[in-house]
Amino acid sequence: MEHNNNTEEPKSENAKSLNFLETIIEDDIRSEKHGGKVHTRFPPEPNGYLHIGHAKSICLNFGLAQKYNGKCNLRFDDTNPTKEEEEYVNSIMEDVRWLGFDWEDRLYYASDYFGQLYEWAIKLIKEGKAYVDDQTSELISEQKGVPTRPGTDSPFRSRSVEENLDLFTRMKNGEFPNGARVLRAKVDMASPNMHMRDPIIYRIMHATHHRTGDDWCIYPMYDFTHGQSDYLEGITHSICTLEFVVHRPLYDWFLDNLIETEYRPRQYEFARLNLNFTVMSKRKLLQLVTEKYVNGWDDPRMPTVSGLRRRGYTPESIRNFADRIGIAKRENVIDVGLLEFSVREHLNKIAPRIFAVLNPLKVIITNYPEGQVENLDLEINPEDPSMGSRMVPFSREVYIEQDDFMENPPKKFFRLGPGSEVRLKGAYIIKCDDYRRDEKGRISELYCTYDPDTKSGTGDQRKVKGTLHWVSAEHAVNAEVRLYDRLFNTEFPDEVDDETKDFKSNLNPDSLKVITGKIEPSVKNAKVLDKFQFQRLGYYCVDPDSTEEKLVFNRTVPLKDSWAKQNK
RNA sequence: UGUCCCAUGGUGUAAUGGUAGCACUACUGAUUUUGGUUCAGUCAGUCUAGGUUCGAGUCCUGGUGGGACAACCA
Repeated sequence: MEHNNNTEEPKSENAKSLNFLETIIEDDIRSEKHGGKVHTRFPPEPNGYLHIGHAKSICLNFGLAQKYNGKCNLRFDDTNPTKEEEEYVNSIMEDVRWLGFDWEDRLYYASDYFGQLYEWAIKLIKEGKAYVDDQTSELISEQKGVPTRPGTDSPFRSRSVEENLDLFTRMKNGEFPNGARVLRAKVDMASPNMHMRDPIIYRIMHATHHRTGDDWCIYPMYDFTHGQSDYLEGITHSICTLEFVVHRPLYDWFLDNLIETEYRPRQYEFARLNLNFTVMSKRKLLQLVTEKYVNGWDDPRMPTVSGLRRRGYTPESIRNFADRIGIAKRENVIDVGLLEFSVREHLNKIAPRIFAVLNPLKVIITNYPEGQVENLDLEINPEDPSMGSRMVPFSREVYIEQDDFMENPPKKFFRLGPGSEVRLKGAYIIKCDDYRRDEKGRISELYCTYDPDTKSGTGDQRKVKGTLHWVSAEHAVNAEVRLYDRLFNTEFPDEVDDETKDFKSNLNPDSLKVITGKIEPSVKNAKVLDKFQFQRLGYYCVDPDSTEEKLVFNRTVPLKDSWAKQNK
């Protein structure tokens, strides 16, 4: 060892800093807590579609398991049959898989534990730690008091064990209507923590459960379910969001009062994701769907996983995004620009380039032989030559973007103007000789000449400052193109929420524009969700609404455009 | 007039008592047959007042500010 006098760890390239959960986990592994094992879980309630905030949690829980050679369960927290549906169960599983995670054979439901939970409730009753309360929810709530004042005891708090057992059994047997009675844990009505003031642990709900059917008419509450479920599954680190911090003492209380073994799952909390220019609460997303402000949960404007998928996001881009935003305990609002950066970054590497003209302006190349067609061999992706090339037909009449011609161009305009030259990407340099207007006075046709000596790929050539994408008019494929913009005009829609206005008052009326574009013919074989870069425009993907006759594209995100920016 | 959580550039996140770093954004410049990409660079930060310490973003105390908790929701 003498020869090595440098004992300091060099800051190695891959020594990424840890977030606070990784620090805790590494300490636990080092101290052999839980036998050095890591077992997490992702526990959605199947009452809606997953959104990007859930994706953060999924990446966290499954990611931690991967990183530390552990396991991660998928568990449906399905203790409220009135809100839950199988449709949601299925969409959640699809989304988790699509994001690239695998729960293997560890698919669980809290409803799997209804029997055990019931036994545990009986145990609490027998030990004098739970009682049946006959009061209305209003009365119970009143007696709970307020956070700054202690609560008062329910008159039923001191019922005998026998009576409690009898009543709880009859609750279970369906002898009472909804709301008639509840089972409460006897904890501490004076606790400064509201959740410890004799929390309700079972309520009567004559409702059909999506999995247990009509087997039960009493259902356990979240607090009485979650920790025990974690325990039953051998979870070591039960990670949830910050609003559950105040629940943690209760989580521990149930385990301490029900479990004899030394092993305990531990709850840790992190800050949920907030994104600007959108809303994230299930309630509000549901409202957008049911009131038809969007076309379903998977509308490409929605921050749902299914919406992002349909918008053209890749699982990898979402995982990278989750990585980049980090994990901490302070409230945060992430700029959607970071999400957009993440998807551009990935699509730049993988998306085939094609030409698409969305606002066509016809260009007639007067010195190009009529009827002649050249099939140009163009690269599919300059970032990845292994993707090969495609054939793009060039002919006498092509379309370019209306934005790419100006009658009176400003100084730094690199595109086409009267008398100026530009390269048609992958083809020739053309010069604009003349132009025509339609009856409304708008420019409708350009007359240009091409320079036959400037064919792309034929050696040294003079340079022109502008390069335009184009599509041969006779070969162009018409497609519907849906241009999406942010759903809300305001950065924090949640903050506009009073009696007169709510978050919907800031919906962006222009969040969807539908146009018809001219696209190069190589696109004909595109399949649903195939992704492309429309060169110089942005990333687009094929929408599931596409048919044999008509392709439909969604704009995922435009390309960065420093020209548009400086002209704003 | 409670309990708990939190406070680092515009945004997000590191620094685990020892040089405040990274990413996004913004802005320069170079390259470019995408005004894209890539590359190089610039601007910009420890809420406040005390205390402990040779040394504090980090530990302690008090303020200030933000957030959570009063569902038979999760």
